[in-house]
Amino acid sequence: MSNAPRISDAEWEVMKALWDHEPMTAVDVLARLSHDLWKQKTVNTFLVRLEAKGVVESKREGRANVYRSLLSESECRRVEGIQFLSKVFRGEVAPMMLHFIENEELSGDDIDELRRILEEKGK
Amino acid sequence: MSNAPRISDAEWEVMKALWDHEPMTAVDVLARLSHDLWKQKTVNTFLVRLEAKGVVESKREGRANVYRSLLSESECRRVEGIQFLSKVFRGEVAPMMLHFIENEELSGDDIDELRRILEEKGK
DNA sequence: GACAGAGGATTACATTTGTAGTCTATTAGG
DNA sequence: CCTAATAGACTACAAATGTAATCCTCTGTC
Repeated sequence: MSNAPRISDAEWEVMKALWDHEPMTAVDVLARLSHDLWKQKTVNTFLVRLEAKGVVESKREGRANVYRSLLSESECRRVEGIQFLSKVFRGEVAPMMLHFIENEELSGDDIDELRRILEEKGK
Repeated sequence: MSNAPRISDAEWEVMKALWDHEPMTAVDVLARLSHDLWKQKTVNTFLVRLEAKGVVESKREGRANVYRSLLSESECRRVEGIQFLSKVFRGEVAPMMLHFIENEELSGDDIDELRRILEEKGK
């Protein structure tokens, strides 16, 4: 595994829909996206591009192409996370974590869970 | 304050250099970037674009333009962080935090500090 | 005062991204 | 069997991005 393909913002939306219910046809993917924001042809274009990038593959089934992902959501999250960390926080994890703790809403339960996990890690 | 301009990957590199030593000329900005990866003219282009986007402003001083940021690094981090969170983690903060705790290197000190902060928050 | 060099302004150009439309072939229905 | 709808393939096209080169205008030097 060498080259992580670039997945654009709009492509991520399509991928999230696909990851939720693989495998799916292009029509099914649209069904899981906002009809106000997406047209069928647009979804189709992105699926074709994602296949060209090696992020998904398609298999002909009857008269429709059925798509499935080749990269998992967590794999893509890992890649995207590393890029974000390096671009926005100069690769410094702790400041980034602090930033999110300070700026985003965490429920009491969230906080408890994170503390537990950190405690484990800290051992 | 309404519209947060989009700052591209390469533009972020320029901005990080600028934030570190404001105000600066284009030549100074290049001096703080890798000469292997950046040409003067390229840096210049990005500064012009960043000014058009309202991220920086320039003042003529002698024969050079001196640039300074109009948006702080933390403001930009906030915007970028929200976008990343929504795009990659569907807006769910806790799973994102867990992801980074699991996938990135945190020193013992980092862990201790995060635990302290979370404890404060949890009160 | 003419010329060379420095820096900014303007222009260039391929690729990626967002957002579809059109063309074509296949398929279900009458 | 012929026809209309449909799904995929191919084409379109503007804006953003990465990466500069060229042109133009001062300004200091001989």
